[in-house]
Amino acid sequence: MARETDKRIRLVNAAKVLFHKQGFNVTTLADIAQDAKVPLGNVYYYFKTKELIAEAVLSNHNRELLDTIKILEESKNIKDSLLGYLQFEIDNIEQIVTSGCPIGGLCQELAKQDGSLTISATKILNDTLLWVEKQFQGLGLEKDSRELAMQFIAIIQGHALLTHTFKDPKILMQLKPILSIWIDKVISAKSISIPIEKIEEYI
Amino acid sequence: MARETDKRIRLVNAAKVLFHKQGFNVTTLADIAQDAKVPLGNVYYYFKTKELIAEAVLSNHNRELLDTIKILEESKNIKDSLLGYLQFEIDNIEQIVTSGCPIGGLCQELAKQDGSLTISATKILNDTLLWVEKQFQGLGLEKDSRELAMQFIAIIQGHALLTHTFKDPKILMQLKPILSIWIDKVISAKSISIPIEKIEEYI
DNA sequence: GTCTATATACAGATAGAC
DNA sequence: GTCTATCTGTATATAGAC
Repeated sequence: MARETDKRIRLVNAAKVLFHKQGFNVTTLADIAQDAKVPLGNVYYYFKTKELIAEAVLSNHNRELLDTIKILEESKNIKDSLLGYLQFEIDNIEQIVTSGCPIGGLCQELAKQDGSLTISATKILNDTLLWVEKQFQGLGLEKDSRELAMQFIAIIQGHALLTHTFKDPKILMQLKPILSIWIDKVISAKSISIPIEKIEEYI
Repeated sequence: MARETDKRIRLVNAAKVLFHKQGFNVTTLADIAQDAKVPLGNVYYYFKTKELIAEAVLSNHNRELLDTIKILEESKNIKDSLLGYLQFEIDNIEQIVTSGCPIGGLCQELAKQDGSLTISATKILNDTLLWVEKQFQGLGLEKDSRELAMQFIAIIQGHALLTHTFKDPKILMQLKPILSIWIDKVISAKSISIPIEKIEEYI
């Protein structure tokens, strides 16, 4: 891990905000340098390329996810833990209205270009998925845990996209009671999904 | 409506594919010109700016949505109509794996910048929403139709994002039986959502 | 209507004085 | 470590011959 000098931190934080607000490709190094109050030429002392700043931003997001998970693990039960994840998104509702989910946005944008950035962005969503999967396993839903986790993340990401697109915080807010009921139903049904081998019947 | 000359059509189609595959900001006019086999300088005879090509692409997407809706209206019942919408996405599963949902992607990207493009992109998702809403109304779910439509679109968009991010067609495929069951449950329950005035109890 | 050549602007990245 | 000046490439867009 590189030493976290003050300027380095400022650059990463500025880039993190700008990538979220404007997207990775639209954001210029000059934008980042200006917001971080670092002269453009000096940026290159800390990051040899724009891609390396993005890697630092993604690594920052990843660390943030681990912190979030650590807090969520202290929930009094698994349902609260899952709902707590949504709550973290709702806590930043204004940012989601104006810029969408930072991770979802970066995945969407970066998955279209090749290179290591795609992998780093995907990793964050995948780590989230694995954690959610673990929660469903803890609920005794081992068999369907992956599908359920996928649905859980998809529902939140989808609502974040619509919240962003329609600039309406209510869309994400209304998800809370819906998810709460959904989790209850999943638990009581002990299985919500169709066995893979039977999928053809439905297609 | 501008006269649809051959070159104009080729330019819009090339732009449509490239915006989907690479994103709007990454795609250059040179890319579009090359794919459409039109000399760069000639592009400007048809479209004065890059933004105007994008407007044409969005208008093309919008027309495509209307065509899709027209076909779906011929379904034998509303459930088939709703599932048919998902089927249209699944019919292009390979494109969704490599590039995600074209509309969702453009909304995500364009909602971050201002200008008329944002509005045009949002309109497509909104038209979709209104149509889905109408389906739920047809099912006798007038009271919750907007929320249900929002959930319906969110679930599909979320799964498209994950399909794209994880490059796994199964994610979207598995949605079909899930949505089928979800629609059945929504119909039989006649209400899946919480009245707005009671939301606070769940937060 | 078509297409080459080019203007203009600005991006990422570097050189080198301090 | 810092910062100004600048190189180089490439994007959008225009001019103007054909």
